[in-house]
Formats: sequence, structure tokens, C-alpha cells
Amino acid sequence: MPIKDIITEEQRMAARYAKAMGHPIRMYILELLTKQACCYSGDLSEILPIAKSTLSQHLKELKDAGLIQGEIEAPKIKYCINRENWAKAKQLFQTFYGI
Amino acid sequence: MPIKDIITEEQRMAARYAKAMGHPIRMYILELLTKQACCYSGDLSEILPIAKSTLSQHLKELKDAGLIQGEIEAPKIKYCINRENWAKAKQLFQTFYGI
DNA sequence: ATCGCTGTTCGTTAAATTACGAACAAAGAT
DNA sequence: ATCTTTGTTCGTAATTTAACGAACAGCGAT
Repeated sequence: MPIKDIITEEQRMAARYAKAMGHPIRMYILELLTKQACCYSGDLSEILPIAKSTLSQHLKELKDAGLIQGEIEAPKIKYCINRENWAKAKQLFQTFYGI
Repeated sequence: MPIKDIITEEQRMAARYAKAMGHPIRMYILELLTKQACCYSGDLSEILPIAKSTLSQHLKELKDAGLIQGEIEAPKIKYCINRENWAKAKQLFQTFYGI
């Protein structure tokens, strides 16, 4: 039996979200974005002692996973939680942890 | 400021658990273990079309992250959820997702 | 004592992740 | 038109992850 028929779509999605959350810096970013509405990449760059390019990569991962979204507010980019997917992730983990 | 003082211990732990959950097969295993009390590696090996050694690696990752535990029941090994750490992970995700 | 069954460890390979600095691109300000 | 600011992309390197089959180890049964 192919693996595709064994693993459910929910499990795949949950794993996708979990993977994006699977790094301390990304958890930090996500938590920050839940506590304040939004933030600019530059704000994070000032706080976090990592290269801008590394930060950009982490933001891209979070964006690709669908957990955050970026809105151009030239010359900056404003990042916020992607509410829709956040709710999906929340629901998946709720179910998973039997909440 | 060193990274260690910026990322909280909670964020690090949550990332650790999330990372372990960040693979479809590991999500499948975890979900199975929440629905039935325990299972043997052999049961999983029959269901999942992956090499025994690969399965063993995934189980080890889950064990190292503290989400499951194995109990020898010769000649098999019985795997169960590690209730204590499961509760911790659950609590971390609850807080994180504002549940 | 050795055979069989279970599951881990070893050795290897390919791919993905994490990180950096340098170079680049976009767009408003001078 | 050029400068400045912001953030991404490129190129690179080191590490980790994921996967496999073969070899090994533990232990109960023969």
C-alpha cells in the first residue's frame, strides 16, 4: 500500500505546520506576531543576532508553510500571522492533542 | 545580545516537540498511539511501507524528543505515549495557540 | 548450543536545513 | 538621476535529516 493512502491529509498538513514551527527562531517570530499585531523584518533584525539573509530565510519558511504573510509597506515589509491558516493549524493541533 | 537570552526555554522546548512532529510518518505514529494505548514496532512495520531501519530512526527521534517511550516486552518492544512530556507539549501548544 | 524472531545500529547516499556575507533589486527621498 | 534604506537572492559551506540494506544483538524457544 502506497504511503499516500496511509498518511492522511490532516497528518501531512499538521506535519507541515509543525516543521515550520520546529526551530527556536521561528517559534520566537510566531510568538511575537501573536502578541503584537504585526512587525517589520527590520524590527526582528535588530532583536535577533542573526544575519539578515538568515532571517529572511526563516520568514520565507513561515510564509511558505502559510503561517505568516507579508504585506509591502514600502520600503518595509509588514509581517502578520496568516489568520486563516493559523486557525487551521490551531484546529489540527487541538484535535491532535485531544483538546 | 546572545541568542540564548532572547529565545525563551518554552520556545526552545516547543520547537523541539514541533520538530519531532514535523514529519508525516511521525505524526501518523503519534496519532496512532493516542488512539490506541500502545503498539509494537512490528505492527507499524507491517502498515508503513518503509524499511525497518527507517522506522527505527523515526521512533528514536520521537523517543529522544520525549514524546514516546518504549518498554521491552521480549522479544518485542511496546511503544506508548510519554504521558508526562505529552502533557508538557500539549500545554506549550495550548499557550502558543492561545487556547 | 543454535535457531528465529524482533528491533537497533552501521555504513552509505542523497537531499534538505541552517548559516553567512556579498551582490542585487525595489522604491521613496534628495 | 542618484542615493539610501530595506529586504531578497545568490553562492557557498557545514550540519542534519531521511532513506536503504546489511550486519548485529538480545532473548525466548527448540
